[in-house]
Amino acid sequence: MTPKLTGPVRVRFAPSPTGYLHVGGARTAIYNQLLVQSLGGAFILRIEDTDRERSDEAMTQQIITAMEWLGVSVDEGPFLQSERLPRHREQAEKLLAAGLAYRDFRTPDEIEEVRRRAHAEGVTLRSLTAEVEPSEAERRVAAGEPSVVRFRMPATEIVVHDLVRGDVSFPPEVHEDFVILRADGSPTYHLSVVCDDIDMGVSLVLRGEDHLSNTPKHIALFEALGATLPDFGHLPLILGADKKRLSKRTGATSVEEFRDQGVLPQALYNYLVLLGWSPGDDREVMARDEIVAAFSADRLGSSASVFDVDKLAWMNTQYMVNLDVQQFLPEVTPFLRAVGLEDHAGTERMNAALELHRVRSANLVELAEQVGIYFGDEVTWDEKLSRKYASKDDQLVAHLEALAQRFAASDFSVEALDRALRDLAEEEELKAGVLIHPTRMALSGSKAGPPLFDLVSLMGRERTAERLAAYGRYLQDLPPIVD
RNA sequence: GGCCCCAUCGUCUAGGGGUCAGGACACCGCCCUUUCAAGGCGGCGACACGGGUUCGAAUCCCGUUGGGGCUACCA
Repeated sequence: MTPKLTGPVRVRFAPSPTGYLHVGGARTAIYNQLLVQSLGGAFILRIEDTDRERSDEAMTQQIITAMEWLGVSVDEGPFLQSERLPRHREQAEKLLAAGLAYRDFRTPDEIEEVRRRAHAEGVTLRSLTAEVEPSEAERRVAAGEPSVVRFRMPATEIVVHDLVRGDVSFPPEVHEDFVILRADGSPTYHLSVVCDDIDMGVSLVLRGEDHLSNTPKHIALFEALGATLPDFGHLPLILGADKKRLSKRTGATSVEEFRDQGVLPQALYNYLVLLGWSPGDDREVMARDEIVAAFSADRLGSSASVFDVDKLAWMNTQYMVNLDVQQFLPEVTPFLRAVGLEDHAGTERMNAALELHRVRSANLVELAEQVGIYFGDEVTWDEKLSRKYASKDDQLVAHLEALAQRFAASDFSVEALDRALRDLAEEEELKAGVLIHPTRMALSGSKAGPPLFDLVSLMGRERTAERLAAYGRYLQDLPPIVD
C-alpha cells in the first residue's frame, strides 16, 4: 500500500555539488519544503560531495545561494557528506563484522569480464558473485591484497511503497551485491545516503525518479543497519523540448541561468511547482501561501513533463505586472546596472518607467533595455519607417516643430499633452496618428511602446524638445531615394 | 540485452467506469486601442495502438509501440 503521509516529516534535499542548481533539483527541493510547510517537520540540506574530484566549496555555496534566491530556505544544514565519511566506514565495518557484507578481491578487469558475460547471457550479476571465506579474506587483507566490500543483497522480493507511484516491486534475481567500500576504503554513494538518512532521522525520502531503481538497495541497507524505513517518493524527471532529459543543449537548465535571463524568483517557483503538481482546480498563478495551503503529496504527478520556456515567460510577465514595483526592484537592479542605469534605480522616474514598461516585457533583461530610452542620450531612428511617416504628411517637419512648441507651452501632464497634439491635428486637418507615430519614433526610436502621452510626460520637457528637434533635422536630411 | 517507471490537445494539466473530455501556455480571429503589450471574447486542437472486463471504458486488466530511468570501486 502507498503510505499515507502524516506530519510532521523530516525530509531532505541532497544535491551533489555540480556548480549550479538544476531546475529538476530545485523542484525537488521546493516539493520537499512544501511538505514541511504543510505538514510540519524539518527540511534538511545535505551536500553529497563524496566524489571529491567534483566537489568544491564554491559549488556548494552556489547551490545555497540559488535556493535562497528561489525562496527555498532550509531548516537544518547544509551538512557535508564528505565530513561524515568516517561514520560511513564505521557502519560498513559493522556490516562486514555481522556477515551482512563481504570482501571481494576480484580486480576491476575481472568484474568487467563477469559483467560482460552476464550481459551477453541476459543474466543478472548476483548469481555470479564470488565470495571467499572470512578467514581467508582476513589473511588476504593482512597480506595487503586490495579488495572492496560488497553488501549482500537479500534474495527476496523487495517492494517500494512509493508515494507517487504506488507499489513497485523488484524480483530477487535483480538484486546485485553492490560495493559499499571502495578499495581505498572510501564509502560509496548508496552507503553514505542511507547512513546519513538514518542519522539525520529522515522520515521521507522524496527525490528524482532516477533513484527509483536504487531504492531496493537502500531499503536493504536500512534493514541491515537496523533502522526503520522512511517513506519514499520518486518524482518524474523534467524533459527538454526534445523530450529528452533536460540538458544544456536544449537551453537553460539551471536556476542561475533563468535568474540571469531576467526571470523573477516568484515566477520560476510558481512555474516549477506546476510542473508535476496541480491544485486540482484551475488556479495557476498562485501566491506562495496559497500554494502551501493547497499542496499535498497525493496530487503529485507521475509522468515526466517537458519544460516549456514560453509558459515560463508568460508566468514571469504575470509576476512582473502584478507585483509592486518596489517588490521586484532588488531583482531589476542588477539588470539596470548591466545597461548602465544603476544610478537611477529606486528613483521616482525609474519607478514610473518600470511601471510603464513591465507589462510589455517578458523578462527583466527586456525591461531594463526598454527603460533606457528615458535616461540615455542615444536614440536611433528607423529610416524606412521615417520615410513612411513623412509620406503621410508633407508638412511633417513643420508640424513636429509646432507640436514641440505646444508641448513646451503645456504643463506636461498626460492630459495636456494629449490635448495639445489633438488640437494641432484638428487645426491642421490631420489624423492624430499622423503626428503620434513620428513623435513616438522621435522620442523612443521605436514604433511600439507605451501610450504616447505617458511616454512624452515621462520623457520630460528637455529631452522631448531635444529629440523632436533632432528628429526634424534628421527627416530633413534624409537622402533622396535613388532607384 | 535485463530490470523498473511513464503514456489525455504541440506543451503543462483536470478528469480514476456514464463529462458536449475542462483549464492554462503557444497559435489564429475579433473586441479594446495612437502603436506594442496587457486584458476580454471566440476558434483550432488530445484520451498512442490492439485486445479483453463491463449494459457502458480516457478511466480497470493484458499485450504492443513509444519515451525515460537504472544496470559503476559516479552521485
